[in-house]
Amino acid sequence: MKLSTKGRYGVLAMVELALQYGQGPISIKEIAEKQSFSDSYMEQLFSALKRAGLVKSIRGARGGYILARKPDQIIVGDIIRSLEGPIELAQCITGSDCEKSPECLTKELWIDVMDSINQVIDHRTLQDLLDGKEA
Amino acid sequence: MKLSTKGRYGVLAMVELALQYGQGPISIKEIAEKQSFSDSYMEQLFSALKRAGLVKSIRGARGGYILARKPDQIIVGDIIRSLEGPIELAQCITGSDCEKSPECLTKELWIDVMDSINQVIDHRTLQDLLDGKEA
DNA sequence: AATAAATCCAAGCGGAATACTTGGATATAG
DNA sequence: CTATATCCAAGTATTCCGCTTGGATTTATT
Repeated sequence: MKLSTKGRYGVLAMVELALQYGQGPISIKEIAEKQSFSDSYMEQLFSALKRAGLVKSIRGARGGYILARKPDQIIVGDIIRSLEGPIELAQCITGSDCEKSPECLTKELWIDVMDSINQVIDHRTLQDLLDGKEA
Repeated sequence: MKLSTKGRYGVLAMVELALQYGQGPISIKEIAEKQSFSDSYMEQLFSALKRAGLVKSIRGARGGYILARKPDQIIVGDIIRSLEGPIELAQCITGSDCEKSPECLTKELWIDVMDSINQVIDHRTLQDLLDGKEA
C-alpha cells in the first residue's frame, strides 16, 4: 500500500509555501526546482489545491501561489484528500454491495483503518510539520 | 489511497476458511464461487498465503486449504502484508534520501500514518472478524 | 506598447503496475 | 485410472500513474 506522488509531492510543496509564508507569492518553478519535481506536473497539483481552497494564486509576472490561510490553519489531511481523493481502502465503505457479499465481515476492519489514518492526518497542521511536532 | 484486490480478496478468503475451520480442507473453487472471484487468480493469492505460513494445503482430489492455526492465532496484518507487501506510504520511511531533501519535514508524518495502520491491522485476528469485535 | 513571466486549461501519451488468463505438471482420493 | 485438486511459470489485457504538450490568458516590468 503506497501513497501516490500526488500526496507526497503535494504535502512537500505546501511545506515550502509554509516556510515562506508572508513573504509574497512563490512560483511553481521555484518549488519544482527546489524539490526537483516536474513543474508542469506540479501545475496540476496546485490546480487541485486551489480548487480545494488551500492556496490562492496570483497570476502574471512575479505571480505564484500563497497559502490561503496561516500554516496553523491548514490541515494536512485536507491537502492529502484534495490530491488523492478520499481515503477509501475498499468500496466496501461507501458502496452498497459490500464486496458482493451482504454479510461482509471485513467492512468494519476497513472502516477502522480508514478512521485511524484520518485521525493522524487530520490532527496535524502545516505548522506542526514545520515545528516537527507530534500530534 | 486504495488497497489492491489482493489484500481485500485475501482477507475475505481467509474469513471463509475461518468460518469452516476444523471441517477439513476447502478448495479454491469453492471460495472463488462463493465470493465470485476468479479462481485462477485466487490460486496466486493462496500461494502467497502459504509461503507466509498462514495456510496449509492438501493436494489431490478432495484437497484444498486450511488455516495453519486457529482463527484467533492469525493476525489480519500478516494476511495483508503477505499479499500487499509492507505498508510503506513513502520511500521516505526506509529509504535514505528522504524525497530528495535531507531535512525532510514530512517523514515523521508518514511514519505516524504507517504506525497507525499497523496498529489497527495487527491488533485484530480472524476470530475478531468473525465475532464482529472491535479491537 | 512590447515583452517576459507567470497561472490556467485540456488533452494526450508512455510505462509500469494490477488483475487476470493460459497451459501445463504433479499429487491423491475414489 | 480418472477426476479433482494444488502447484508453477509465463503471458496478456487493461487500468492507472506520472508526466508532457500545446496552447490561452493575465500582469509586472521595460
